[in-house]
Order: sequence, then structure tokens, then C-alpha cells
Amino acid sequence: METLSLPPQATPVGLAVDVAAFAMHGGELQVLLVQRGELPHARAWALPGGFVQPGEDLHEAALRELRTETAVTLEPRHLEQFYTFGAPGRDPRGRVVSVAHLAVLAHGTVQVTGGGHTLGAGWFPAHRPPPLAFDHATILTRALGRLRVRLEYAHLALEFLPDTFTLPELQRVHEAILDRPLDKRNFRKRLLAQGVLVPSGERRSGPGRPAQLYRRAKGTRTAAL
Amino acid sequence: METLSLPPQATPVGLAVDVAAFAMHGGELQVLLVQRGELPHARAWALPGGFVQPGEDLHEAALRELRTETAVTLEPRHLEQFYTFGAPGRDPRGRVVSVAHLAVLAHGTVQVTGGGHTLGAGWFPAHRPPPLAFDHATILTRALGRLRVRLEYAHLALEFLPDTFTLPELQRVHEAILDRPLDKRNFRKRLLAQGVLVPSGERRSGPGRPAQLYRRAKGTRTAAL
DNA sequence: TACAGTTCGTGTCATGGAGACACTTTCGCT
DNA sequence: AGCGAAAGTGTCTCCATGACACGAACTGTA
Repeated sequence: METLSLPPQATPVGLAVDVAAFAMHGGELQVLLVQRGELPHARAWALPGGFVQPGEDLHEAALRELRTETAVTLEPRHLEQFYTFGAPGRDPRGRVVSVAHLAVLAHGTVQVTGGGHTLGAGWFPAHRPPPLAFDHATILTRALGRLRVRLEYAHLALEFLPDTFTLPELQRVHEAILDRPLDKRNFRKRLLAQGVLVPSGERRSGPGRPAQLYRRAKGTRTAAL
Repeated sequence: METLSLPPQATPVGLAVDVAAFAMHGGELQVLLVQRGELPHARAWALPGGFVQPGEDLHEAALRELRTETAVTLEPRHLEQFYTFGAPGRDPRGRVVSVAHLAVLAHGTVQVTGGGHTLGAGWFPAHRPPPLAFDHATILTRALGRLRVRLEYAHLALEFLPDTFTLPELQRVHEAILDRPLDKRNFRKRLLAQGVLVPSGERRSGPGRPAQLYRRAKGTRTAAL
């Protein structure tokens, strides 16, 4: 079986992965972009991504690109494939099909120094990005849509925060993703009713009344599919 | 721009599409399978699919494979990409990445004669399929999951039926997809409240009380994404 | 033409989740 | 002590969902 090879109908294509990686910073939802150092679209901003290597799973490839192109310090808390872009003209170099991924990085991961063969990397407002290379604006829009959908019935928002967090912080994550304000009381009611949050007993001080700190309940890890 | 070519990092892979095509037949949800005529997995049943051709969009490739491998008579009413399978060992011939699609064929499309380089094609119970080649059992399971999700908030079930249909017929489609019975009164209440159905005035006779015929309301085409 | 068989069509009540809505509490700072 | 700032809290309404049983309309046959 291992000696079989690809039949002639299998016209080779370039297989790439692109990653829309999000994090919260300054109360805003940010997306990680790299500045391209090569043609095509040199000096343009783009989603981190690149070609899949032999024997490498799509998931692994997405992780590798994230690490080598952007020098982010932490592992993503969530990584999920969400759509494959394969229109014939989408890359001027030839036929490149890209499996787009959605990643969530925890708070505290936001320092980025650039790396690999890019000119740099940085965080940008996810809802108002700069002009992007290739069809990456489309990819980003769809990633945001997926993120919104995931909010409804998953615990994904928790992945943006440190292990321990306050309810107002969590609310700000939801608001940043949905790009609209939410009612405080309804938000708390809904979240607490889901039973995935456990008060840690601690409180956090600041300019105002201290907030109760919460922790995710055990056995509530997101199915990182 | 057109003279650029793929960089050396782009290790070539085989790019394929596979299609899980569903239709209603005999009150049951059926999936379209082909019997493979070539190695690997010769004589095994598999989802229709094959390699994408140069310059061909993924969507087009899925349509072509559906037509040439199975000689189905009608166009699918819905075609949607839902996941890309790219684990290194999934195909013994080498690195093959498959973009899996979900298709819905209208009632009346069920005659299938086989074609292309397969030994035949046929319909099988979607929830109890025969053993399948490659990782197609996994693909089918995920296609069914997607179909269920789509039922909740889309008009996808209508695509299984002819232009004009009765409410009990539509209910049977939902029941077949969910693989469980539904309450008649609640089902009618919910569907009619959605406002996507319009009584056509006609009735359909049979062994029992005649049923009201319905038609989809204008401007309610499924976003075939 | 009467009856049996078969399928279609209909309404109420209880429950649970979601959204609108305003004031009090607790702390830090001056 | 007082002020500013943010956290925390409860009620009511509305809508969607699910459980539940019987009469109505037609076909075919005796």
C-alpha cells in the first residue's frame, strides 16, 4: 500500500494554511498581522500563514506558522479550521489552496516581535483592519463570523482571559467580539446560569468597587476542534 | 504578476474533493455512494470524489465529480463545503488533502446508474451506511452533523422536496435527518411561524384526508454557501 | 351507501430563556 | 467626610419550545 503513488489526474497545487489569530488588548478585539517581506504583495499586511510541509498535519502547520512568523510567546488556547479558500486566481503565483484557521490567544500573549521572513508583526483592530494582501480581508471577515457563532454556545470567550478573571472582563470580551454593548445584568444571569464559572473567592481591586474573581469550572475545556 | 511561480517551500500535494450527497427516498435519508473500481480500496464503497483539476474552483470540482461519477440526473439544490481533511496518512497513495462537501438533491433525483471509472453507484441509508473506504465514515458522520445544524436555522429541508409539497412530507424530511420522531402540532406551529411557507391552494389526495400543498415563499432561497 | 381504514389538521397549558430596565454597594482618592 | 468610579443585584414581560388527544376529510370496499 505504501508504494502506491499519486495518479496523474492529481494535478499538484500549493497547500497553505492561514491563521486569523485574535486576542484582547486595550478592551478591543485585535487580530495578528504580519508585514510581508516578499513578492507578491511585499510590504502589505497579511494573515500569518504559509505552505504545509510534507508529513505535517494541517493543525500542526497552522501552529508552526503562527510561531515562526510572529514570535508570539504563548500557545494558542484554541485553534480551529473554519474554511478552505481555493478560487483559482486567489494567488498570482499559481494554484494555492489555503485552509483558513481561527486561533484564540490568551491575554498576556500580546507582545509580538515579528520573525521568519517577514518585516514585522503586530496587532490591529479586528473590526477595522488595514488593507490586506490576497483575499485575506475575506478570510478575516469569515473568521469574525465564526468567532461570533462560537460565542453563542461555547466557552470560547474564556480562552481570551487568564485563568482567573472578573465578570466585567468577560463581558468586555463578548462585547468586543460582537462589536456591540451588552446589558450587564442579563449577561451575568446568562453566564452564571451556564454553570461553567466558579467564584475563586478572591477579589480584584481597582478604581471602584472590587470585582469577584472567577475561574472556569473543571471539565469545561473547549472541544478544540 | 502572472509570471510568478510557486516557491520551493510549496511541497505539492494532491487536492481532492469528496461529496456527501443526500436525498430522501422511501421516507429515509439516503446518501449517495460509489463502488471504487481502482486501487486502493477497489470494490469498496466510498463517497463520490476525486482530484481537483487545474483552474477549477472547489465548488465546480465537487459538481463535476458528482455528475461524472454517479450520473445523477439533476443539479444539487444545495452544495456547501464543510471541512477539509488533511491528516498525512489518510490516503495510502501519498499526501492527499480532501475538501469535503455536503450536497442536497431534490426528490426525484434518486435514479443513479453509475459512471466514470467506478463500478457503480447507489443510495444507502445515511445513518447506517456500509463500510467505507479511506476516512469516509468520518466524513459522512460530520456531514450528518452539519446537516442537523443547518436544519435548525435554515430552509435547507425544503431543498429535499419538489417545488410544491405538503407539511407531513416536510416533517418526514426533518425526522429522517434528525433520526427521531417529531410532534406534528409543534412542528407545524414552528414551521408556519417562520413564514417561509405559502399555501398553494391546491391539495394532494391519497389514502386519507387530503393534505394542503405548500410552496416556499419568494426570496427564501438558501444562501448556498 | 355505509362503514372501515387512513391520514390530515387543530389549541392549550406549563416551562424556560432572553431582553428591558435603575438603584445600591464598595472601594480609592482627595 | 465626601466624591468619583466601577461592581453587583431582581422583576417583569415576551416568545419559543414541548407535552398532550381528538375531530375532519377523503378512499376503497362490502
